[in-house]
Amino acid sequence: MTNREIASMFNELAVMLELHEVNEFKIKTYANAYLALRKLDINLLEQSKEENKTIRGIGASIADKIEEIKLTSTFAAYEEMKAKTPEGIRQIIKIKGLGPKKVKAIWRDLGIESIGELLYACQENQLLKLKGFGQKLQDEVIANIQFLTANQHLYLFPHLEIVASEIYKSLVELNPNARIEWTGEFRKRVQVLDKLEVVSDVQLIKSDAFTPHTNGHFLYLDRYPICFYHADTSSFEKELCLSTLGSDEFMSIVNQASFPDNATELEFIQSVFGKWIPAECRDLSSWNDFNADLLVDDHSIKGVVHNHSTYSDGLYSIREMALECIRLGYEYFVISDHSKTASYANGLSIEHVEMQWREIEQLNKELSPFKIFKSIESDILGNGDLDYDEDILSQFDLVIASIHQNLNMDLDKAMNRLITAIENPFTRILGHPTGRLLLSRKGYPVDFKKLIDACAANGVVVELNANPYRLDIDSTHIEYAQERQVLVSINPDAHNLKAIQDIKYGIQAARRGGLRKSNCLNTNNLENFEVWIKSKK
DNA sequence: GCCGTTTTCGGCCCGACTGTTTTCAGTCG
Repeated sequence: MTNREIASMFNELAVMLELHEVNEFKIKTYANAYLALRKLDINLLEQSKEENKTIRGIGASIADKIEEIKLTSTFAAYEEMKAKTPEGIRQIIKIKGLGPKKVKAIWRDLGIESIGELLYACQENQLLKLKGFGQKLQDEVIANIQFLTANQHLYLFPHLEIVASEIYKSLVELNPNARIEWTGEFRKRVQVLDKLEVVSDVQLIKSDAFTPHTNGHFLYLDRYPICFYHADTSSFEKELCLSTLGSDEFMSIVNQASFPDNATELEFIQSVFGKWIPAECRDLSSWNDFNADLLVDDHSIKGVVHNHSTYSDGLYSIREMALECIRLGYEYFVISDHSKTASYANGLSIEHVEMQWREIEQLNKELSPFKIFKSIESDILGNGDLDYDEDILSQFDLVIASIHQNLNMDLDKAMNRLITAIENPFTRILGHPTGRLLLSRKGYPVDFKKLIDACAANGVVVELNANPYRLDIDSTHIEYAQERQVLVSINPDAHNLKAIQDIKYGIQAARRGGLRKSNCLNTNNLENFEVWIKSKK
C-alpha cells in the first residue's frame, strides 16, 4: 500500500466524518494528515510508530491507526464510517464542485445515494430545490459526473507499472520456459490505460474465467484487467508487433506488408519503414524525418528544472534537493518555489525570496561545479500578470509562469490569461499549460496551436510537467511545438527527493511525442544552459 | 485530533472566487 493510498484513507475519513457531524477540528486534523502524508517519500509502513509520530500533523492517535494499517490494511475508525456511509455517497463526494456540505444536503434532503440517482435528479432539476444550489452548479455536476464515469475504469501508468511487475514475476514463476512480453499501451508507456496486455508463446494460465477479446483472451487478475495473446514461437514477434498497435498511418503501412515467419519485429519494421520505430513512437502521424537515435532518452537530461523546497511547499531543503540531483548525476538544478499569491502553498514573500537567493549563492560556492539556479514558479494572476514587480522578476535566473488558481475558465479567458503571461518579458517557461490532473481534473480549455505560436513568437519554452498525474503538455502537441521550434523542458515539479525521478515519466511522454534532444531545453549541459539563461528574451 | 506553548488549553493554512445570495457559505488549490 502506498503513502498516497494511506493518506487518502484519512481524507475519506475526514469527509465521511463531516457528513455525520463530528467536531470540525477533529475533521480538519484528518484532512491535514492527508495533506502531510500524501507528499511523503519515505514509506510509512516501514517506519516505527515512534518515527511516524515525529511527522508534523501525526500524533498518537493517527500513528496508532497507521499501526493498524500495517497489520490489517485498514483501521477500525475508517471501517466504522464506511459502514455508515453508502458507497454511492462516497463516490458523489469525488465530484468537483460538491463538498461535504452540499453532499450532505443531497443525501439527507433528496435521499440520493448513488451517482445514477444524482444524475437523474439533475436532469429533473431536483437540485435547484436545495438551498445554496443553482442552475450553474447543477450543470457543472452533470458535466463532472460524465467526466468521472468516463474515467472510472482507467489506471495511471505508474499504478499499473507496480501491478505489472508483480504479475510478471508470478507468470514467470508459473511458466519458467515461456517467452512473456508486455504489449499494447502498457508497452508504449501510455500515461492512462484501461488494461494490461501480454503476449506469450505458451498458455500462461489455465482458467475457465477467460472471456474472448480481439485476438486474445481477457481475464481479471487480482482485480486488474489483463488481455492475453497467444502466439507460436515462430509468430511471437509478429503478434508482439501487431498487438502493440499504432496510429492509423502506422497500422495501414504494417497491414499492407506481410510479416515473414521467424522475422524479428526489428527486422520487419526496418524493412517496411527503412528505419526502426520504437513501440512508444508508433502513434505519431509521420516518420518522414524520424530518427530514433535523435530522441530524448533516459540519459539525455542534464539538469533538473522546476523544483520546490521547504521555502514553499516542498519537503526538503535546497541543499538536500541539490545533493540528490548530484547523486543522480545531474549537472544543475533549478529551484522554482511558489510565488506569494499561492498562499495555500506557502508562497514566498519578497523577504523570503531574498533569503533564498543568499542561500543559493552560498550553496553554489560549496557545491561547484554543480550549479543551482534561482527561479520562481510565478502564479499567473486572473488578468495574466505575474505576481512580483519587475525589479524582483528581473533578478531571477529564469521565471516559470503557471496558473494555479481559478481554473474554471472558458477558452477565451484561459487563452487571454496564458498569452498575456507568455508575452511577459520575464516569462521563460510556461508551466503545466492546461492545469489538468489525469483522471481527476480536466484542466481549462486551451487552443494549443495558438499557445505554441505565442511561445514561438515570444521565445518561451513550454513545460512537459513530468509528474505522472500531469504530463502536461500532452505528448500529442510536441510535434507542432517542434515544427515551430518551441523548446520543451521536461520538468519533475518535484516536492520531495523521490519525485525528481518522475523525470522518467516525462521522458516517456516526450518520446511518444517524438521529442528530439535538440528540441529539449534541459538536455543542454550546464555550459549551454547558462548560455540560454543569459540570452534572456 | 494535533500542536505548541504564553505547556495541560485554545486555536487550528488561507485567500479568492463563484454562485448563490441580498451579505455570505462552500469549494478549491
